Amino acid sequence: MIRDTRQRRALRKILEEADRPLTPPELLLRAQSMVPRLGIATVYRTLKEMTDEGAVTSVEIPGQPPRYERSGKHHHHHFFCRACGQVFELESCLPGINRLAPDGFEVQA
Amino acid sequence: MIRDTRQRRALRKILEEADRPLTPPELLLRAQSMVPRLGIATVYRTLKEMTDEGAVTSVEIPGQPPRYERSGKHHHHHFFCRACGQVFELESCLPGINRLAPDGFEVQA
DNA sequence: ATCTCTGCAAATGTTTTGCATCAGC
DNA sequence: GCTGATGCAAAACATTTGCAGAGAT
Repeated sequence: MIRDTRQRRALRKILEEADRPLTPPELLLRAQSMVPRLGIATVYRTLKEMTDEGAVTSVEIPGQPPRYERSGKHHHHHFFCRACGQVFELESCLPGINRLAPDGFEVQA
Repeated sequence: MIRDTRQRRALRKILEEADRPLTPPELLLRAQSMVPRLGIATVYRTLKEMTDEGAVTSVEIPGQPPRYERSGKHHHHHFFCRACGQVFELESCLPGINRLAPDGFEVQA
């Protein structure tokens, strides 16, 4: 039987409100403002649970640690900025792929 | 100045003859039949070198450790079998993607 | 002889696990 | 009160790095 705990509520809320996929340490940092004694192990355990039950999807980028976002968002793609090391969501789709990146960024093969 | 050593020759040969991308531990195992005292650190160092100079390409599959194959092979795709956990090369291309997998396998989304 | 490469062991970083305690139900 | 969930520390992995000695040129 799955229990509704403060730590799960916090993680769920953060994923709900995030505008980009987050790494486990990023999740931890944000969640600790709500649950100070939260540990990284709980983050990993909870992400695994949520992924298994389909509530969360992992975003895998070659050479990058896995990031997580809630499932069932509108259709979108991801964009990894090599300069700042973060992943962003993109609204536009494949056609014109060279012009997908926001102003000031350049698409690398 | 880059030196031609037994360990590099061994790794190059294995990558040359491999019919699928290999993980660093797989590379190590095979190379040790030629150079028994070979260590994993040398495998990682050499793979990094070869990747940097473009001789080797890494094949990244979500949730899987990176695998390596020599660059410049004919155009191909990869196929990850969840049952045996290995990656294989595919000759055929995108059209008819559902029928890409070898007999006895089923394509998962 | 020089200077790079290697093996080994230790360091790092990430994810998982064991276990006593805590807290939903 | 039961039992699942948590925090902490240790373990398990994967990859990197420091260093002294081995080997290529």
